[in-house]
Amino acid sequence: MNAEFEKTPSGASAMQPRLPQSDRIAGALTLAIHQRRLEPGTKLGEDELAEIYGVSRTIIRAALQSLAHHQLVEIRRNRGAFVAQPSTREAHEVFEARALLEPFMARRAALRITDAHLATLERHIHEEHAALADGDHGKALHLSGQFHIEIARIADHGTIADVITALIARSSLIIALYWRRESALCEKHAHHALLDALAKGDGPRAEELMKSHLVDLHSQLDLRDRQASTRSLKEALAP
Amino acid sequence: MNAEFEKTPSGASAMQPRLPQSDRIAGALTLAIHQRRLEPGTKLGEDELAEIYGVSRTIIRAALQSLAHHQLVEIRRNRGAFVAQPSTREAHEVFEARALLEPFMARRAALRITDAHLATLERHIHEEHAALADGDHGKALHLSGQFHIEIARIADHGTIADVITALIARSSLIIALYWRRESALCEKHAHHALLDALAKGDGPRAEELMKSHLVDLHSQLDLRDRQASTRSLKEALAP
DNA sequence: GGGCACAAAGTTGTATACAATCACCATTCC
DNA sequence: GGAATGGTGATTGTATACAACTTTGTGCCC
Repeated sequence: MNAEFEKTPSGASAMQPRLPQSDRIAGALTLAIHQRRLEPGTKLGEDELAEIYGVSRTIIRAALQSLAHHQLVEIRRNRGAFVAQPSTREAHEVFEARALLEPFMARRAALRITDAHLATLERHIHEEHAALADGDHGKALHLSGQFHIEIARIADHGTIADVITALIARSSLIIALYWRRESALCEKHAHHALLDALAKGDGPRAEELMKSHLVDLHSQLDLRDRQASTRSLKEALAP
Repeated sequence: MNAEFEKTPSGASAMQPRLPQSDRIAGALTLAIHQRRLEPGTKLGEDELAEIYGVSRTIIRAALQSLAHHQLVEIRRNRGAFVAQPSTREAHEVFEARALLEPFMARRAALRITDAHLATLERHIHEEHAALADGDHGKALHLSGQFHIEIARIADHGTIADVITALIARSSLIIALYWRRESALCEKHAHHALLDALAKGDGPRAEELMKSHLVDLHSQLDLRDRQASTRSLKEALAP
């Protein structure tokens, strides 16, 4: 994984040290996809994006390639880039992968966490609650992902953290697609409980909590089979 | 140096599915890095590569970005691309990540393997032995990685397979860097034993064998601390 | 002799122009 | 009338030109 967008270094928000524009645009597109302002299947034309962001196609292509690498967009040769439509199968796979990695990282994080880390996590939870209170589900979803990513960073294992970051980016799209509206507020308790275990340095408990949290998330998706390829047709032909 | 192959759309051999040239070049560079024909730290100038492969810098940039994504090269802004120098810490991390994922996949593979898959794996082992017999350690190393990747593919879990593929690409570089020459022939038995368990559909055994195989590999690396950043200096200044 | 400043060369970052490919649509033939 | 075919427009793939930055070499001043 290359330079990550959305990095939140402690402070230093004023100085913009000339980060590549392609990363900035990739971040903006990622956010738009997570918030479903760009729906799966949407064509992302290069000229169109170039005009929107006021850069040349060169930059846009780099950004799209980066998103394709994270599997948030699909690039078809000579056809262009489209917002990915994760299948139910992919959804299962992503959460299985997370279930293998994140509990391990939660345990590690519990052994290395500092007060500064704890404060950051609390801030994340707070912002997430605020977003939910505002009814901004897209933002809350994004922040929820950031919470998990932050734990991975605390675990101080860059390699797995990078993998998890990519998986969570896909997860956010998957959740936006397959979340069933009925159940909503489960995460509050899960994240709070996790934070508590981490604060106490209880590695095994953090590991167990993370595992069950992910199983919960996974099970609360509506992943009944409905062919992704025919879905657009069904919708289009609905009377 | 000019391009060796002219573009021949009407190929004499089987129709080549017109894979992007950047991918072809990325593959060639990957192989060269794995075989240590390109040593860690080597500067990969865009113009230089463009001339070598007979394409423009545009293609080269795409290929380098792809390699950077796999962390086989490091791109420093306005400086250029360099063959990655995995630290001992990264080496530990990569093998820890593999140890979390590959045993799971070996177990899955045992439940899904077909005769065709078995034949492919046997072929891989055979080629690996042949390469070792020829003394071509670089090729053997690459094929050894392919064996693991093949198991991941058999497990039929694309998401984790992709992660493992990337980890193995890094592993090959790491092994090329840190392998201690004394121990050499361990893999023969490990891969054979794995193949045996897979052939018998013994998932738990395959899982256990994969786990111990990775632990073996990890432990046989010479990962004593020697700062990567100062290593070249130390070597250069050695009396 | 050492250190700093400036200039020149070379490399990467970005924009743009041209070529190749694909999708759509009208026309034509069966 | 339906299907196949060729034209046309638009979009992507690739190459090249220009701009910005980094590095390096040289000369001047202390």
